[in-house]
Amino acid sequence: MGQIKMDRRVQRTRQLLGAALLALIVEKGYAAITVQDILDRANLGRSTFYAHFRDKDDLLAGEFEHFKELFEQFDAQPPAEGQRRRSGECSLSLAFFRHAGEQHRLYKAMVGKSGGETVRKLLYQYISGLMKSHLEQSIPDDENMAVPREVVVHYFISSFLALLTYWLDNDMPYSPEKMDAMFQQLVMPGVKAALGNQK
Amino acid sequence: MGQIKMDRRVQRTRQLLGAALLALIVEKGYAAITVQDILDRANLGRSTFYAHFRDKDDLLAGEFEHFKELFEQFDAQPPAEGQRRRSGECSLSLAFFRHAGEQHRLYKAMVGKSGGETVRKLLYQYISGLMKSHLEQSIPDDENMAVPREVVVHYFISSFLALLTYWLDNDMPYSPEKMDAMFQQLVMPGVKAALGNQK
Amino acid sequence: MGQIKMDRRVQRTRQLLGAALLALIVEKGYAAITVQDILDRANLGRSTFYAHFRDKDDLLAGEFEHFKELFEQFDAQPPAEGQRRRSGECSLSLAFFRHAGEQHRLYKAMVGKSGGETVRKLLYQYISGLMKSHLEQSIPDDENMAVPREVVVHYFISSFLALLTYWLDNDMPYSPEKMDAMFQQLVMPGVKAALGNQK
Amino acid sequence: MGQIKMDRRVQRTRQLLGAALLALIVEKGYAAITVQDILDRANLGRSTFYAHFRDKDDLLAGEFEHFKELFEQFDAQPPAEGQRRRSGECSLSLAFFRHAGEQHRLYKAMVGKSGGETVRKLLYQYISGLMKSHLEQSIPDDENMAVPREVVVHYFISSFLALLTYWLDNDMPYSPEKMDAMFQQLVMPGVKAALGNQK
DNA sequence: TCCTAAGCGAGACGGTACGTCTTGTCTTCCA
DNA sequence: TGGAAGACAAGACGTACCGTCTCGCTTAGGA
Repeated sequence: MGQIKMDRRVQRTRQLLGAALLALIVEKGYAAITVQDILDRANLGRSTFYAHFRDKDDLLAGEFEHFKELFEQFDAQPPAEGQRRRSGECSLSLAFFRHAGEQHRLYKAMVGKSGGETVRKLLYQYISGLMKSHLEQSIPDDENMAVPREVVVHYFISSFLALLTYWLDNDMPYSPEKMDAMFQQLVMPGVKAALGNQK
Repeated sequence: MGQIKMDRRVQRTRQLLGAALLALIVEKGYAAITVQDILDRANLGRSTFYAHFRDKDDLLAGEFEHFKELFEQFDAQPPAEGQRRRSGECSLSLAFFRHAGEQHRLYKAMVGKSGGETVRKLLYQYISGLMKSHLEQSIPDDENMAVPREVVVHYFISSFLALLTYWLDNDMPYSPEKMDAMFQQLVMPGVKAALGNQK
Repeated sequence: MGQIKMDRRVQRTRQLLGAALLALIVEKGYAAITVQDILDRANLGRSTFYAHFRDKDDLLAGEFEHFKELFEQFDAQPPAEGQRRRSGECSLSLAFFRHAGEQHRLYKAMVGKSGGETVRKLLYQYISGLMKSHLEQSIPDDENMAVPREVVVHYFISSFLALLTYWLDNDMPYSPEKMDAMFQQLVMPGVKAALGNQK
Repeated sequence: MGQIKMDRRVQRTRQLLGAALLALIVEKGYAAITVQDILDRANLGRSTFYAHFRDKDDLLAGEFEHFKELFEQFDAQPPAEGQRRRSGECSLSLAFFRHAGEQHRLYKAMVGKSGGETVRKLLYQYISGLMKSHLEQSIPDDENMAVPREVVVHYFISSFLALLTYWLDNDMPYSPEKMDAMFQQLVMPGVKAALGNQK
């Protein structure tokens, strides 16, 4: 419930548009896509598009919601045998690497080079949101910290995205676990040092 | 010498175009700028623009060359009293933070939010180039390293840019030295750990 | 029927463009007209023009079709009392002079000085076409004729256009009937002589 | 005398430009030629062109003067054996056909299809001028004439140009004498009739 | 013979028009 | 009568020419 009841056609139209967008991102990258490209692919008329979405970015944001759902489903799954979930932010990054590995076509299209800034911003915000509650507990916003919490968070997410992007753009040469291990190894010492070293 | 002789007017025109671009980036962000905007600002004719640059991005790249020169001049200066240059990559990041502090209008325009992806890519490549020779000596490309050198380099540069961008987008709330210190504190422990821990 | 169904707006747009073109031809001559001029006059957007016509000449050709229809309607009308239609090519030239007299604004715009070569070529072809079937019957293509049929036809049409153009460019100082009489008087003796005098 | 003394280079430059224009007219038709084409062909700089001529049409007009001189020389020559010059306008048209036959490359380029309206207008005016004195004597401008003198003259010249153009555009399938004979046969009866038949 | 005014090559420049492209709105048609 | 189709306005794009101009170099012809 809570969902407004919606014409089946509307569902279908939105789905067609979304699918067309994703297919085209894979083919030629987000920036190069025009609304007309999407329309041609989805076999729809111009006004139809604007009846549902403000512009290309709005459609993308819609797809991103979709992507979030996928991720949440994935994150909720009990990890496969021998891949016991650890707790803490570690698991968040690992979950992302694993999800990216499973849905690599989607991720490459959206997070890789072809995805462009827009997606990266959305993803940044999403991860930011996911981390927020967790961090607010585990990192006290001590004004006397060597590195302000805000900076640490920005650094942490940016570093994660840097590694994720690198991995996808290079056709995932390592396992998700290996990537996560490298990420932890590179980032955590500094984060711990920063949080530990009071001014 | 080695420079092709060039009409004084050409110099003037290019300089006018560059100045107009930078001013406009500051005002409304790179993406929103029109070639005509630049022309109006620089008081030049349409064809003149295309006689010198292929498009807006080409002009930007030209300005970036200019920016490199500025940085190189800056980097060559003997550091002010009490700011003794340390050696190694440390000094590179500090030099950048300091230069960004001095030329913050330029940096905000080009590296900050308004600059867009294009500049960030150019800057990435530039730093990449600067680090290359240095790193090839100091980091052995040992296949048995816990984290491949390529990954470390990508991580290092991305982290630096993340902090630089954060600093500029938030109106430089700390001194360049403080920023560099935070950067070192966050990044170096991980890098050292990664290079040290053989597989 | 037989016509492709078409948005009323399309009709309107094409009509506006055509009207604007004709008005401008009258005002400043075909050559001096800019696509933008037409747009301003018709109050339409640039892309709209190119959605309908390849370029200025295409629009002109379109108007010419229109003109043909007008002429055909006119030619089909029973001649007014006391203006009995004679048969043969005589009537064709007279019909043109009369039509030009009635639609002199249109003719002046298209056939007169301001119309330029393009229209003259189209008109030549049109008349050529109209005469073809008629001539193929009445003039045997005798290889032994003093003047080859092809030459006679070219001469006939060119002379007619010369008189028509003269008449229009000088603000029609004579009646259509007088013009046609002069045309007949000048051209027919030679044509008859040429066709009669075998080599 | 009367001529301002002129640097030999000036002569050379003008001659180069004229030659380039004619060559290009033959190659691609007058309309398609750009000033730059002429410059490239003549190996001259842009400013040089505009130092001598206002525009392309001005250069053409210059060449046309040249052409007039050629024609006058030709016309003054005693006709070859067995081609006795007759008197009156007959000889004028024959002289043109012969000259066109001798200089057919030049004529095809300038008078034929590729020449365009500009040349045709110049030629019309030139012939008009040549005929003027002759006609003012031989045709009395009798207001009671069946066809006004002005109309006859326009008709006469237009017809001549029509045949000349036809001949050139069809690669001169007949001898100049044959063309002139056809022209006389077609035009003269009508002209005589028109001048004879009083209203 | 030298000097100087000019012709000239090179090409930058401001302008203007072109035909293409994309966007977001708005109107018409049809089911 | 509400959604699909697509015509439309707006306006930027990059290209092509035009005619003006500025700059030095070269060179012819009068001193």
